[in-house]
Amino acid sequence: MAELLKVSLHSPEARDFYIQKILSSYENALFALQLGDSAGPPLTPALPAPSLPESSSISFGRPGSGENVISKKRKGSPTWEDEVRTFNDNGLDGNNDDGYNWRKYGQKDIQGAKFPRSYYRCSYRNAQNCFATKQVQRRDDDPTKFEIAYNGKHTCNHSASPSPPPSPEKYEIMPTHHQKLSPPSPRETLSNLRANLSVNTSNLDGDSNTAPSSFSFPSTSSGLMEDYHQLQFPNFDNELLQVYSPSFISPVTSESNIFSEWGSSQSLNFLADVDTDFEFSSLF
DNA sequence: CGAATTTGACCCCA
DNA sequence: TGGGGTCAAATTCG
Repeated sequence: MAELLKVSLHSPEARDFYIQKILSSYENALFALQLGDSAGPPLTPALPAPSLPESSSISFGRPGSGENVISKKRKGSPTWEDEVRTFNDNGLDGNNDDGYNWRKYGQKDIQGAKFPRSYYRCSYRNAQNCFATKQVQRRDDDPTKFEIAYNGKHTCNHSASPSPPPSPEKYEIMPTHHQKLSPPSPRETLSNLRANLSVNTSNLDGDSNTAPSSFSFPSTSSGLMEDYHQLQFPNFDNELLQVYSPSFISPVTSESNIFSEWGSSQSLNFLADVDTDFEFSSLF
């Protein structure tokens, strides 16, 4: 659709048509994500690491999650908590930091997964016999998200950044009145876009002419997402697409993490290694 | 130069 | 036997 949109920019009707198609496909994707989250076995709602910015429960294929086909468990290995969560990396929100210091001790390519799984243990494992570990893996279907599995409880008292848990409001459904927010002036927005927007296609796999498979959006510092977006595509001769679509930021996404970007984080190095995904940023 | 990460080897078990 | 988790030497980082 993006490709079609590209060749139809001259025609306002066709342009609007394809924009609507793109937006509706996003809505469908978001809806599917929500269905996926609510389906499946009930996972423990209690979250031991409350400072994580997000909390949709998704299975890792860990034993006990009961939803993944590939489920192998070593006999003597510790039991992974059922609670496995997806969370995005929100650069403005301070990244993947969950309040503990982790030290990476391994990385493995996992069969059937596009991205490797990273293994972390508590930095104070030796100093304080803290045997908490976690696994971090990028999702195949939404590379802007991570799935994190925690194992063991922290016995150390060196929790790194005692960042308070995020306010729930931040991740709630956007009230409709936000749709009434007046958009920024076109000139201002344009200059901001030129200054800040970036699209990295340098490491795209395969056909770089195909439409991007994923976008990431940073959230605003205020945590509010306005429904006014200006998207600049890299090969559109800098022609600016103004998309005003309340439905685009559908309330379906209580996971505002859909709109995220890679940020500085514990896993940034890992991310940089596998930075083959289309990256798209936008101001709000 | 110590700490953290990378990465291939190793181990265990289904 | 091979996948996944861990180890540890080599390398990089700060």
